[in-house]
Parts: sequence; structure tokens; C-alpha cells
Amino acid sequence: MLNLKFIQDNPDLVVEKLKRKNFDASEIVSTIINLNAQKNKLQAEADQAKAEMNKISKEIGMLFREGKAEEANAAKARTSEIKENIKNFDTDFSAIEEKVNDLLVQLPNLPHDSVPFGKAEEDNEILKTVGEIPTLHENAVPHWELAAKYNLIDFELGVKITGAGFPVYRGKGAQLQRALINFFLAEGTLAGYEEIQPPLLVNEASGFGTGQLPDKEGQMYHATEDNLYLIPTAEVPVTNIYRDVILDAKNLPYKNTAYSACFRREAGSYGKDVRGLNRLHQFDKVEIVQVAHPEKSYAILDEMVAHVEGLIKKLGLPYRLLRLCGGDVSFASALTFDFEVYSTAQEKWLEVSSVSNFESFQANRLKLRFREEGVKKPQLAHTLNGSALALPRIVAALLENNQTPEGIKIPEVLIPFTGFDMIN
RNA sequence: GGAGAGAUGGCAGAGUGGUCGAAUGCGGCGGUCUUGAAAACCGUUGUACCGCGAGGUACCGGGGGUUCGAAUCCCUCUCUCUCCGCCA
Repeated sequence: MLNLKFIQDNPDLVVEKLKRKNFDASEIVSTIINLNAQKNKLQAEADQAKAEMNKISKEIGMLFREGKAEEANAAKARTSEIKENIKNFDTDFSAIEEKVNDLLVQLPNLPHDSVPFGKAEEDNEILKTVGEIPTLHENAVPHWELAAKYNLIDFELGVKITGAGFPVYRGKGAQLQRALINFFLAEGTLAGYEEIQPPLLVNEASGFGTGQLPDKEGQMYHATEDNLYLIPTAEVPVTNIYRDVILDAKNLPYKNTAYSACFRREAGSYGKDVRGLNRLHQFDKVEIVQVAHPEKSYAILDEMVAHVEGLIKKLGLPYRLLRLCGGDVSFASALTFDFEVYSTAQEKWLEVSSVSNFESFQANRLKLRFREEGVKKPQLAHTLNGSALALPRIVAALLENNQTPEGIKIPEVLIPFTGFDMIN
């Protein structure tokens, strides 16, 4: 959520910047400014009426105590009109406030100046492509065939137990999952992130805090009886650790990492791109989250990108780094870098990580603030997060790229975590 | 699932209709003392909104009501805790 005061002070800037996200904000912004002016006027009037009311009430109290009941009752008579006015002011005020809030949550975050103009995926800026794309042997196959051949992942069994998009990992397939999770968490801990094991279901307030609610409800599984949502990413519970808090500036940045299963309804996504592990309703991911000082957040974004890059490098996967264009950057993000690894058997790039700076957009909803030494007024912190990493497509790429006629080779760094060096 | 208790400032915890944005203690910050520290003592210490400012308004879990006046009374919702049952 953008800051109301900021919009008030910089309406043209907001409209201009949002063009980069292909969002025409002119109408919303001007409506907000209009309504806000009315709102302020109403508040001034209401406050004045309330001040008068408070004064009279105090006087009445004093008169009663002095035993001047007659004067007190006379004073009472004066209050009814003021009371009526206050009621009207408050009703109007709430109505306007609600409208302003409805409009405010419709505005996406302002994109960073480095975000390229563009409509969709294909307009993303490729910053670098790293690593050799391996030459596979003649009989190389995509990961879903490898998964079946070595009995690593059973998609049909998942369909039986739950439904499509809920694979069953087994044997070395399951062990590989566990190894990757442990490897990613260990690397996070080494990089100074505190490990968190968060709840997998969250309440409405948390969903709102990170921006999934109210608009993206359909993307989350909803346990309606208890009104709880299954998390689409650990970002939600972890970032909400910092909801409604005022932090000490000297303790910034806060760094957390968390493994969680992630649940996504992703309604309406079918077709050839969703085969195997490419797109699932339940998957595993290790997330990194930071709460940062506004002046440091972009340096921290770079640091997080470097961390993710290190993970992919250690796994020996060919990858590329993208800067998302305005059309592809998410609603809440100011700047997002994506990592894609190359799936040699499928001959395509698969997104495995998204690292974003949300600046104060989430913080504003979360009421996540910090206080600078000696400064009385708290200010909004910046939040950042990134996948480090999402497992399914990493697994897909590992299986495909490392396949040999003898079996699938496990990357060196993972062997201590898997306990085996080959799947055969 | 059954029964009961409760929700007040960073924390603990008073406050049952007016002088309560709220005692007191702890914590935090500043100071005195000290070579330094501790102790002791003194002072200070919520957030948001409106206003150029003086200042004003709101907030004692959320919403509604009674009243000139509500942390305090009434209704309602949510959440938390305790005991019993069930269970990893």
C-alpha cells in the first residue's frame, strides 16, 4: 500500500511512475486527493465539535459536583444538537475513509527507476547468462520420465491421494528433497539468516499484511471453517513476524530464512508447460526475508541476489539472471530479479527464484516501522524477500542436466546432505 | 467437543460512570554521584490523524448501544488462558 501522504504530496510522480507498470493511476490518484481533502475538512469540523462537547461534559460534571443541578440540566439541553452534528460528521468521515482505503489498496507499488518498460515476460532484461549447457547423451529424457524410471516421484499416486499437482516423493527422490532443504537452510544460516519454522496456515490479518488479501484470495487454499489460509510462501508468516512492531534502527537489518511447504491453487493453469514438476499445487521452498533500513535496502537486495546466485552456482546449474520489466513485476514489488535455470531435456528456462525489494509497500500495510536513535517519529521500514530456493524446478533441472547412461549424478555440495552421490 | 476465566501502555499490573491517555512496579532514555561500573536518587518515556502554529481529536481486543459524560454499564463478535475429554 502506498503512503497516503506521499500520494498527496506527489500525485504526478505517482501517476508517472506507475505508467512503467502499465497502470493508469490518474483517475484513482485524483479521486484519492479529492476525497482526502474532504476527509481532512470533515475531521477538522468533527474535532472542533467534539472538543466543544468534551468541554461541556466536563462543565456539567463540575456543576453536579457543586450541587448546581439546575445549571447542569440547562447545559445538557445544549448538547443534543452538537451530538447530532458529531454523529453526522463521523458517518460521513467513515464513508470517505473507507473509499480512500479501497482506492489505496488498488494502487500497485511504484517501480524502481531501473525497471525496464515492457508488457510481459519477453520484455524482461537478461542481465547475464552463466554456465555451460550440458550436452546430454542420446537417450536423455525429461525429468518426469527420470522420476518414473528411478522411482523418485510418483505423480499418479499423488492424484489418487489428493489430486493433480500434489506429487509423492519417495526413496532417493524424497531424500533429495530433504537434502536440498537442509543445504539451502545451512547456507542461509551461514549467511547470517536466523532460521524460522513458521505456521503453514495464517489468519486474515497476515494475508492482508503481505498483500495476498483482499485481491488474491483465489490463489490461496482457504480453510473456511476456521477462516485460515494455507500459505502460498513462507514470506507470508515470516514477514508477518514484523507486523505491528516498531523496531530499533540499530538492530536493522533483520534476516530470516524459513523452509515451508507452499500451497497454490493456481486455478486455470493447465497445458504442456505444467507437466511434471514445472507447476504444482504443493511444493517446497526455502525463503529468505529481510527487514531493512530504507537507505540500505537496495544494497541488501544485491546481497540477496548474490546469495541466491551462490546457491545455484554451487549446484552447478546453468542459469540466467533477469531484471523484470514493468509488466512482469508483481503488484507489491518495486524491483524484482528472477533466476532461471536451464532445463536441458525440456530445452527451456525455468524460474527458480524471485528476489524483490518491496520498499515500504508491505511495511505500510504491516505497520512495520523502526525508530532512529534520537528521532521521536517512527518511520516505515523496507521489506525484501527471495526464494533461496524453490525446489521443484531445481530438482527438474538437476535430474535432467545431470543424467548419464549410468544414472543421475548428485552435485558435490549435496553429497554430505544426501549421503549418496548417484541415483541409479 | 464440555465447563470456566480473561483481553488495559514495551512488560507486569491497578483502575467499576466525570478531575483517566490512564496509578504503581519493571524495563528504556537522560542526569546526579563514581576513576569506571553497579547501587541509590532525580527527571523523562505510547501511537495515529487534523492544524503553519498554539493546540485539538481518537485509541484501554473489534463493532454497536445507554449517558451531558464510558477503560468502567449493556449487547455482540473475535481472540487468549485454565480444567476436563480426544489426540501427535
